[in-house]
Amino acid sequence: MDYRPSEIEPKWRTYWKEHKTYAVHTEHSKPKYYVLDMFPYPSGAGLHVGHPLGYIASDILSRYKRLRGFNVLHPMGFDAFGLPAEQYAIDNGIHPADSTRENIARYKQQLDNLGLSYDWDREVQTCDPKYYRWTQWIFLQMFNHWYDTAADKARPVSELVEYFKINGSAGVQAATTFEGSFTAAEWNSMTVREQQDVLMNFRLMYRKVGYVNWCEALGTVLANDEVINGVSERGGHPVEIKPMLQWSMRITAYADRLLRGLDTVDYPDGLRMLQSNWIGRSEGAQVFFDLENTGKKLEIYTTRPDTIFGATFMVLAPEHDLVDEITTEAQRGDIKNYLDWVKSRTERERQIEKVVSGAFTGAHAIHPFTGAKIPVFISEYVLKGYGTGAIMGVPADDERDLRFAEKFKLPVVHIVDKSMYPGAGMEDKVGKMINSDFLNGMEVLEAIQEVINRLSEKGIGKRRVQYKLRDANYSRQRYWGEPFPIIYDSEGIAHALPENELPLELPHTTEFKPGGGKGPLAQLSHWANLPGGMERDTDTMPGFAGSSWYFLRYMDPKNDQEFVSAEAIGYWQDVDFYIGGAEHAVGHLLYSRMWHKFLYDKGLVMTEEPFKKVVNQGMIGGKSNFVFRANERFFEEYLMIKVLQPFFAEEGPIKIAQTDLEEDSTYDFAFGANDLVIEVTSIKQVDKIERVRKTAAADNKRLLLLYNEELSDNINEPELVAQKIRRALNSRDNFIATSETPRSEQLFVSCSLTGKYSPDVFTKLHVDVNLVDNEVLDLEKALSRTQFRNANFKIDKEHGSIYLCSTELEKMSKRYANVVNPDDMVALYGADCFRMYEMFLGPIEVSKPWDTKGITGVSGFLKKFWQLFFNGELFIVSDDPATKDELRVLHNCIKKVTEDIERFSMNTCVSHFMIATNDLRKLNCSKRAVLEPLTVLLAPFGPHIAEELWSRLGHSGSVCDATWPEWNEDYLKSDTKEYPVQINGKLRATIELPSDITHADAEAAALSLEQVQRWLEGKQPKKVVFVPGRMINLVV
RNA sequence: GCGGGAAUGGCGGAAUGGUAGACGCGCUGGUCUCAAACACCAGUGACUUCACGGUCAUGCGAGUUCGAGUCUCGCUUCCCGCACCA
Repeated sequence: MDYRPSEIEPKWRTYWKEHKTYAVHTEHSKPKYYVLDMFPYPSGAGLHVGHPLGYIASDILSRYKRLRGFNVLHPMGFDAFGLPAEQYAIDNGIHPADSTRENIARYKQQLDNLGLSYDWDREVQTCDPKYYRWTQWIFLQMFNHWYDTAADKARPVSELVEYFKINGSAGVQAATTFEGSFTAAEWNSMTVREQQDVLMNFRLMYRKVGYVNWCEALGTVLANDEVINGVSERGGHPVEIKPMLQWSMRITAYADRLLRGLDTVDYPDGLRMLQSNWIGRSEGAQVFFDLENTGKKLEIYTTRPDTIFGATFMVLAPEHDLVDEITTEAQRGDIKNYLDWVKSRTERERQIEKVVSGAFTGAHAIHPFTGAKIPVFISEYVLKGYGTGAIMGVPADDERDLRFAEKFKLPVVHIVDKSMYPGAGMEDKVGKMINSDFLNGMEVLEAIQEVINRLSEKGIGKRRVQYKLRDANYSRQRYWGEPFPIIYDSEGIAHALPENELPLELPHTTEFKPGGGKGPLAQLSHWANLPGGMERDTDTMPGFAGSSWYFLRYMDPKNDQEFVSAEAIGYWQDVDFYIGGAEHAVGHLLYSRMWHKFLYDKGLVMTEEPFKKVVNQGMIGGKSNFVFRANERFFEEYLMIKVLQPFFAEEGPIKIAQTDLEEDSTYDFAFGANDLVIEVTSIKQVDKIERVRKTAAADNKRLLLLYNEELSDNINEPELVAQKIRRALNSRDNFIATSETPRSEQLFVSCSLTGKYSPDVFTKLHVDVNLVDNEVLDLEKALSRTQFRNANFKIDKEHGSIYLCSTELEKMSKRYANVVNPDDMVALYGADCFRMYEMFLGPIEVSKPWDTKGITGVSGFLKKFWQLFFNGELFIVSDDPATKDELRVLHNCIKKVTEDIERFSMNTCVSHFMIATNDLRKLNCSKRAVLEPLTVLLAPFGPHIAEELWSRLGHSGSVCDATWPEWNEDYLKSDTKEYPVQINGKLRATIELPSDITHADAEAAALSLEQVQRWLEGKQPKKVVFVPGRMINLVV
């Protein structure tokens, strides 16, 4: 029988569902393997062929691991809270819960269509209260913990309180935003409110006034990674910096562990680098400068303390706390003007036009070693958020400082002699110190150590490690997210809801617009205001909250006592293989690593890192197709080129008017030896037609009107127009125009013909790629689309009367009409074929374009593979023993496929299947001994066809429970080998030799070859390189 | 500007330092067919030669090696991150 995927595939999908083939349970007798796809956000657009790339690859790996005896966890779920659904609700009035539910249903149906082996009983959705109950719970755990930098782990806040009672703040080593100190007595005499304010600065989830990315258009605060080039990632709206009281996640406490952990995991180099840069560790020194006449100290951070003798000015960030205090009366005007200017600049302007700007505060700092007075400036090139928000300006050793010094005419003191290091840049840490007192003569690296020692001795500075990483903003003024399980009392103190009140469910509303800097929840006063003057937090958690721990929930998704049971986490441990797009490199992957480390500190998970191995899949680009719409001007050119040429000879030269839009007195064409003139125009240009008609009458000319629309209707028969012109020439009529109403509204010209016309007579438009096959537009299908209503097509007759489109590679997107839906591919070729073709396109990690036409190759392969089992309707698999050749084909395939899956090279696996199938066809092999192992081998790639053939081979269970075949090297050897014979490394001959030939015999055999002798020209080779099983090289 | 990655036929892509271009698409020719589609067979890097064959070919230029797409150095182009991080 024929291979009919549309019949066998639904059958097996039903079988899997009914038999719960993919249900996973804790089985201690088997080793575990956890394969995870990055959490999809179920967008309204559904899946296109780019999305399943990773899902298919991970599915193949899962099925393979299962066949190799692993207990494989391969779950799927949805990151279901988020902005798009809420934006959709604002725009269309559909509640996010409803649109999300629909989108998820569509996603699941599309995923199932691909035969993916998910255990749907483990599905999680972040917007499900049963799930976000535990997101809230983890939030509260973080709220109730602080980070002890001495122990290098999170500890309960209650322990910190005990410590404060006895010791005050002395000796506490913590990741904290608290500044200052207190004694035990001071602590004990503080009010509750004061104590809570202190503690808030230690919590891992804490509230602070932060400078946040405020987006007016979206009405919300955005995380750093949601802001691209100063505008919002979604929508591209402008973003400004604004102070706001927000929840913050103290990820900086884990900066060092997040950095060090990267050495223990198997991530792509690019990803590792990205995270490492994002964390941005730098070593340097914190230095205090006295401020003249104020008794105040200015704290700066520098990675180059060695250059301190080159410091000729100081610069504060415009938002620095000291700015107001230290500005002198004389400079107050300047500073105010500058601050106003800075405020007026959007984040985007700041990033794009980097102008050197600043203002003098009038204050001076005192150099700690020389006692010199150093002027203090403010400038936007110093950022409030990094280091201490203040720097020492060393123009001799820093480009930005130099530009600033030049602008403000500040002195430059050279402190590093780089003459020994030609080619070294200004900021390279090499050279000998000069003009630097006790540092003179030292190498830079040595000087850095020395100056830090001196600063420490004087008590005005110390070594400090600084991170670029910022604490993550954790509040969103939005509706569609997890509500905070926090209530505030009348004093504004934050209290955690008791655990038994979780989940705090998101209240229902129909009003989703944010307002006044507050989210929609703030408007639900019945919900937000509690008896006794207590108020709820009305913000919601950010998108990364739910996705930072979902992979743990899959281990134990139904547990209503714990976020995950100790038993489940003990067995499943962590994710062995994680695949997804590189866009999550610094957001999701960093946040979930941090949450995992926190849970690890609590003893709730077993490993410090959540993901052992991460693979980034490449993007699949779209191939856009274009059609060429003819503009008005096209028809004149067309008439000239295709119709009027023959009339030249007969009727004398044809005068062609210039552009006739303005000139009433000229026509498009006029004949030299005939009083006929021709005007080409759209039938819609009634005024113009009337005008030309009058002009012709006045000129005593006979007028032939040709409408663009009528030319368009007959575009593929120019002779008809020629006949019309001929009749007009011979007639006596003064005015000739068609009386019929042309149907055409627009004309499209085949790409292959556009070269004959001026490029500007066409408009290039996207056309749905689903109407195009191999660049040829399906005219019948196209005419049924509104884009081509009443359209005519000028077809290419030379290439078979077809309409050709041009192509370009673009992102796959609805906007470019180049989206290919996997459902359509499955309907046409089957899921197995689609899966294998996705893999066949190329390496998973590489971005590549989708091209549907190549899929026939895979389709052909599956048909051929099927035909190994069938002759017509007859199942022809025999139990005859396999021949040596057949076994070699089989075992070679087992070896290659096994090795290639292990190194995640799925594209070459598909090639190996094709090679094996082609070889077996040539050998006419239909033997069970060969086909049965091959079926198992194929099962991870084409699960439906494998199930069908497996059952035809007489097995009752699923092929998923078969055993992966092992290869035997003995079968791979052949008796002879065709050796290449090289002379000086160039191939000159080949020779068939026994595989186990000795060097001497091989050399003799090679030398005996006629071609070799000809190349040697009688000389003896100087040296003979012989690589057994590889090649022979004669060096002359 | 900084950091990372990539570059191989018309296209997607193969190649533990060892016969470059596997496999597939496309294209050309053939068989089948009234015809087309499907299917099957053969060919397909460029140049050159009647042919045998030869020459040149993995972005460019050097180097290491008996031998380089692969290793080293320099350059070009493209893609992706980051971007006043002190």
